[in-house]
Amino acid sequence: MAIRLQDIADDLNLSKMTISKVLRGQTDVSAETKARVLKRMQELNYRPNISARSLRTGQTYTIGFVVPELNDPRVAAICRGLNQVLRPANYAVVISSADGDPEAEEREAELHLARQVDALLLYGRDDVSDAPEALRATNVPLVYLGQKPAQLAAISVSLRESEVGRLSGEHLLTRGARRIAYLRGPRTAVADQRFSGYLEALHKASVPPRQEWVVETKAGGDEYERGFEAVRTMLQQRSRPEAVIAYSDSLAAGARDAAVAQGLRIPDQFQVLGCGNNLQICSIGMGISSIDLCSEEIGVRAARLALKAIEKKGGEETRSIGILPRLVQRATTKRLESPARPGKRG
Amino acid sequence: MAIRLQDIADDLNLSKMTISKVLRGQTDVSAETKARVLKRMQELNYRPNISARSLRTGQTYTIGFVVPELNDPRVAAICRGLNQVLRPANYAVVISSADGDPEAEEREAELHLARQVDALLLYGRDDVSDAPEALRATNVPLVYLGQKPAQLAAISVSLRESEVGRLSGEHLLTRGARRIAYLRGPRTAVADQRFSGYLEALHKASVPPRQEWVVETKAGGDEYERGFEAVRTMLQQRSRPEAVIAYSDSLAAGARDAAVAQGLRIPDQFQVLGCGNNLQICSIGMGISSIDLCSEEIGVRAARLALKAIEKKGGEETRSIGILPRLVQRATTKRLESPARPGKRG
DNA sequence: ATGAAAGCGCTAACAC
DNA sequence: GTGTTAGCGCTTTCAT
Repeated sequence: MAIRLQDIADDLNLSKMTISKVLRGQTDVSAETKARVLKRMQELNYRPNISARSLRTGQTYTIGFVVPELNDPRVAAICRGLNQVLRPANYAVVISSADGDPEAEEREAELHLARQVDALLLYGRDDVSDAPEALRATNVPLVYLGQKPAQLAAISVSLRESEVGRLSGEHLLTRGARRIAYLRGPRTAVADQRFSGYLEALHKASVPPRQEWVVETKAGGDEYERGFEAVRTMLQQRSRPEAVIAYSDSLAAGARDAAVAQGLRIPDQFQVLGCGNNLQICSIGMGISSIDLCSEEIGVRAARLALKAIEKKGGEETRSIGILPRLVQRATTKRLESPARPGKRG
Repeated sequence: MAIRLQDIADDLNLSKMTISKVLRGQTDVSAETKARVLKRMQELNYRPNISARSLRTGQTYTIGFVVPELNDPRVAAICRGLNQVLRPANYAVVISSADGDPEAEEREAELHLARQVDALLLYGRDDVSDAPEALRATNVPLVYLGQKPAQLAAISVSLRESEVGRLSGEHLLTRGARRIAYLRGPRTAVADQRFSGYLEALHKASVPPRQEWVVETKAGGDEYERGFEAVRTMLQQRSRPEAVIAYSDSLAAGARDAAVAQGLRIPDQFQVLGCGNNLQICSIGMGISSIDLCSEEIGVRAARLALKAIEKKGGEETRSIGILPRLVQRATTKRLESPARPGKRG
C-alpha cells in the first residue's frame, strides 16, 4: 500500500535504521546520506506511519479536545489559543464535538483515550461540573477548561466567573448607575457565581439589590426576544432601572433595543452591558459594551499546563488556574469623564 | 502502563486470542467465557490500543476534517451533518483547524494522512479552489466540501452557488421589486458565481441590471458598517433602489438599519435579503430574510460519499454533488399575498 | 470453542 | 556512520 521506511532503504541500499534516523533528525548520519534519503523521501512522498510510531514510543504527539458544541465563539477562541502553544511544540490538537449530546461527550473522550492521546482536554458545559466516570481511571493527563470540576484531583483552567459579575457591577456603579437591572441567565453554577459577584459589587458600594429587577432568562433560542421583553416590561413600571447587565450579548442586544424603542437615549439615560464580547452581536448596530471571557488566554494556559503534565508523567501536580475577565467598552455604557491616567485610579 | 489484552488473558487464564475475539464480537466464543471477559474488561477499564489495531488492520475508523477556521457557523453545521452519518457507522471525525493560516491547512492535512485516516475531508475557503500539491499523491479518499476544486479527479459536495444568486433575485422579483441593489461581497469565485446567478434571474425577468447599485464589499471585520454605509449612500442618490441583496447577513443587517435610519418602512418600502441564515444575526431585531446554505446537508452527503469511497477502495468513482440553497423568509421581505396553494404556483 | 505463530511499520539499545 | 536485533499491542491465519 503506502510507502514504508523499508522501501526507501531498499531503494537506496541502506538499512531502514538509517532512514529512521534521518526521519527523526538524529545527528549520527553523514550529511551526504542524509541528503540522499531526504530527497528520496520527497520524491516518493513518504509519510511515516504514525500508528506504528506511537505503538512503539507510546507517544502520539496528539492532544484531544472534547467540546459540547462547535458553534460557540468561546470554543473557537480556545482552539486558537491551544494551537498557538501546541503547534510550535509539534503537537496536533484533535477536536471532537459532542453536538450537544452529553452522552456523546463521554464517548468522544473514550475515543481519544483509545487513540492514545498524550493529554485530554475537556470543555465543560456550564450546567455540568463533573467528569464522566470512565475518565477517572486513566493515566492520561486531563485538563478541564472553562469549568472547574467538582473532584479536586484535576488540572483546570477556568474563568473566575464571580469576577464577571463583580466587574459588570463595578463598571456601571463607577458610571453613576445605582438602579441596575440584572438579566441573570439560566439556573446554572456559572450564572450563580456571576450573580453573587454582582451582589458583592453592589454591597461594596452600599447599593441594595432590587428583587424586581433581577430576571431569570433561559439560555438558547430567542434570547434577543427575551432580553427585549424583560426590559420593555421593566421600563413600563413606575420604578425604572437606569442600566442593565445581561448574561449574554444577545440578551443585551434585546435590552438595548427595548430601551431605544422606549425612547431612551443610550448611554445617557440607560446603559447596557453584555457578556461574552461576541463581535458578531456587539458590533451590529450600536456597539454593546461587554465582558470578554478571555477564551483564547484560557486556551493558551491550558495548553501549557497540558504540556507540563505530559512531561512529568508521574508528577501529580494539580494546578487550577483562574483567569480574569476583561471589560470591552463600546457605545452602550458611558465613557468616564477623566480617562484613567497613569499612576492614578479613577 | 495501560492495560492490554494480554493482561486480561493472564487474569482469566485464557489466551489473548480469545479476548480479542470477544472484543471484536466474534461469535465463536462460548457465552460464558464472553461474559467473564466482558466483565473483567469493564472492571479494569480496558481500552483497546487503536494504534496497534490500525497498524495491524490498516484501518483507523477515523475520518479527518480540515477547516480553515472554526468560528464559522457553516463549519459547525457541516460537522453536525458528518457526525449524524459517521457516528452510527462507528467512525470518529477528527476536526483540525488551520486558524486562518493557509499553510497550516496543508500541514494539518498531512498530519491526518500520517495518522492513517480512512478518508480526508477538506473544507475549501471561498478564495482558494485548488488542493495542496502533496495531497494528490495519496490513496486515501479525498472529499472536498463547500468548494469544488479545479482538478477533476476528486469527490466533492458543494453548494450550487449560482443558485444562491438566482434564488435571491427571484425572491425579490416575485415580490414586485425591480430596482434591486446588490452588495456582492469580495472578489472570489463564490461571489462571482452568486452574482452571475443573480444576473441570470434579472435577465429572465427582463430587468436590466444597474451598475451603480452593485457594490463590492470586502469580507470580514466591520461588515455591518460597510453594509450600512453602502445603502445609506445609495438611498441619498436621486435614483433609489427598493430592495437589496447582501452577500452576508452582517451586510444585510447594516443595509436594513440604514434603510430604517432613512425613514423607510421595511418591507413595504424597502426589502432586504441576507445570505447565510446566521441565526445569531438574522434574529437580532427585525428578522432578516436570508438564504440558507444547507451546510448540514452538505455534511451528510459528504459523509455518505466518504463512506462509499472507503468501501470500494479501488473504485475511482468521482462524484460531484451540488446542493441547492433554501430561502428562509423573515420580516425584511414581503409575504406573498396568496401563499402557495397545493397544485398551484404563484 | 480456544490457542500458537507471525507480522503490521516503526524505534530503542546496542553492536560493528 | 551504519546495521542488527527485538518488540510495542493488536489481528489474521490456521491448528487443535
